[in-house]
Amino acid sequence: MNAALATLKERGFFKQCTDEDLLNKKLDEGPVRIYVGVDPTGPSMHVGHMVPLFAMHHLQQAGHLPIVLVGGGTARIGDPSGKTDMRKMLTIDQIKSNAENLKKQIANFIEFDGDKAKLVDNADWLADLNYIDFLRDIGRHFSVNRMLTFEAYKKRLEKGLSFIEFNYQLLQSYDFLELYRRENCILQIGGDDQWGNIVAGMELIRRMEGGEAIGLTFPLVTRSDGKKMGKTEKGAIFLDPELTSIYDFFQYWRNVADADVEKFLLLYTFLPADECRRLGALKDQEINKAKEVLAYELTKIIHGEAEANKAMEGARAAFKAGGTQDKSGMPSAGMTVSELEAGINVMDLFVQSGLCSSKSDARRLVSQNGASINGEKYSDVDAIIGVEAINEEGGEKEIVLKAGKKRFFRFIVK
RNA sequence: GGGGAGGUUCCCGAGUGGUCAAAGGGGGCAGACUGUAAAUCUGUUGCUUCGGCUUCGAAGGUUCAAAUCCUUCUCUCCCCA
Repeated sequence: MNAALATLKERGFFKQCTDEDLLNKKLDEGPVRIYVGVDPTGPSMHVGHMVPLFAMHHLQQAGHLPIVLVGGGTARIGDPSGKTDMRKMLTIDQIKSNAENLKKQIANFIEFDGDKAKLVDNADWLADLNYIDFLRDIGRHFSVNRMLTFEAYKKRLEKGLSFIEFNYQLLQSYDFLELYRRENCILQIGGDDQWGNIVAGMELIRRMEGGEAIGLTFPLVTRSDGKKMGKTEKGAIFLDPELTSIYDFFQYWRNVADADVEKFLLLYTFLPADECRRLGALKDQEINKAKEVLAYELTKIIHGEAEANKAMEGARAAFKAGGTQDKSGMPSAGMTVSELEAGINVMDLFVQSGLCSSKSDARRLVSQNGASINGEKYSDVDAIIGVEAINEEGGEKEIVLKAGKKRFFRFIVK
C-alpha cells in the first residue's frame, strides 16, 4: 500500500474511498493535487473542522499538493449536509472577514511556501456564473430523484429544505470540476458527511470531461461519552483565541475521556503513531500524562509553542496545590489596591471575574460550597474580601479565585 | 390562494384564568467519590438592592387577576390547489 495512504489509515483518517486501488496507484505515481473545502460560515474554525486539515497535512508531508478551497461562494448558500435547520444567511462582508480568519488558521496545518500548496476561493468562479448557462451545462447532469435519495436531503425533507440549499451539491460538484480543469486535481477529501457531494463531483467530472477523479472521506469524530465533538455548554471550541481562550482550549483537550485519548492523539497531533499508541495505552492516573501531551501538542500546533507552554504551566499551577509555577497562562484581569481597600463582596468578586454570570449564580456557587479564594473555601455569602486576601508570590500580588474544581481566575493586584 | 395545527424558561416537553418563575426529562452548575477521567449518589438551575422585578412568538384588549380569554400581526409545520 502507498505509504501516505497507509499513514492515513493507521491514524484513523479513512472512512470510505470511491476507488481505493486507483487512489493507491495515483499516489504512488507522484504528487497528486488534492482538494479540500472549508466554508467561511463562521468567524473562526472550530475543533470539528480540523480533521480534513490534519489529513491534508499528512498528505502534504508525503509530497502531495494540497489545494485548500475557501468557499466564499458556497458560503452564500450553506451546505445542508448534517444540518437540521436552514442556516442563517450571511452577508458578503461577513463571509469575506470569515474567509480571512480561516486562511490564517489553515496555515497552521499546511505549508503554503512556494508551490507546496494552493489556496483558492470558489467565489472567483461561482460569483459570476450565468444561471441559464449553469443550468444547461451543469444542471442537466443531476437527477433530482437521485439527489433525494441522499441521506442529507432525506432528513431535511422532513423539516424543510429550501431550493437554494438544494443547489449546494451542484456548486460543490462544479468546484471539483473547476479544480480538475484548472489544476488537474483528481482527489477530493472531506468528512464523511461530504460523501454525497464528493461523489456527485466525481460523476460530473466523468460526464463532462471523461476524467477519473477520486473521493476519500474521514470518519466523523465522535466522543466516547456521546457528546458532540468540540462542543461545550458555552459553545464550540474555536481556534481563534479571541473566541476560545488558549487556556480553555488547552483544558478542553486535557479533559477528554480516557477512551478518546489515543484516537485524538492520532488525529490531532503530529506525533508518530507508535508514540500515540503508547501514550493511549497508559492506565489510571498515568493516562493523565497522555492527556497533557495531547493538549500540549495540539495547542502548540494552533497557538505556537510559547502559548502552549504558558497554558500548560497555567494549568499545572492551578491544579497542583502550592507551587510557584508560572500562572501567566491562567485567565486573569487586573485590579487596583484601592478597590480592595474598599472591600468587595465575594459574590461580586466572582461576577467580576466572569466565573459567575450573575449574582444569583454566584450566590449559588458560594452557598453550595464551590467558591474558594487562594485555596480557601468561602461559604458565607456576605463575606467581604479586602486587602488581606492579597497573596504575594514571585513578586506579584494576586488573588486566585476558583469556582468548582476546574475553573480558575486570577486577579493581578496593582 | 384555501383549510388545519402550532410557537412555553438552554433543549425537549406539560400546563389550569388566580395556589405559575411555570410539572417532567435532558443538559448545565455545585457537593460527595476520584485521576483536572468515567460511572454513581445528593443538591441546584430567570434576575434581584431579597422588598420585589421581568419571563411563556409580537403588539394591543377583556378582567380585581392572564402563559391560559379576545383582536391584529408574525413565524413554523401539515393537507388541498
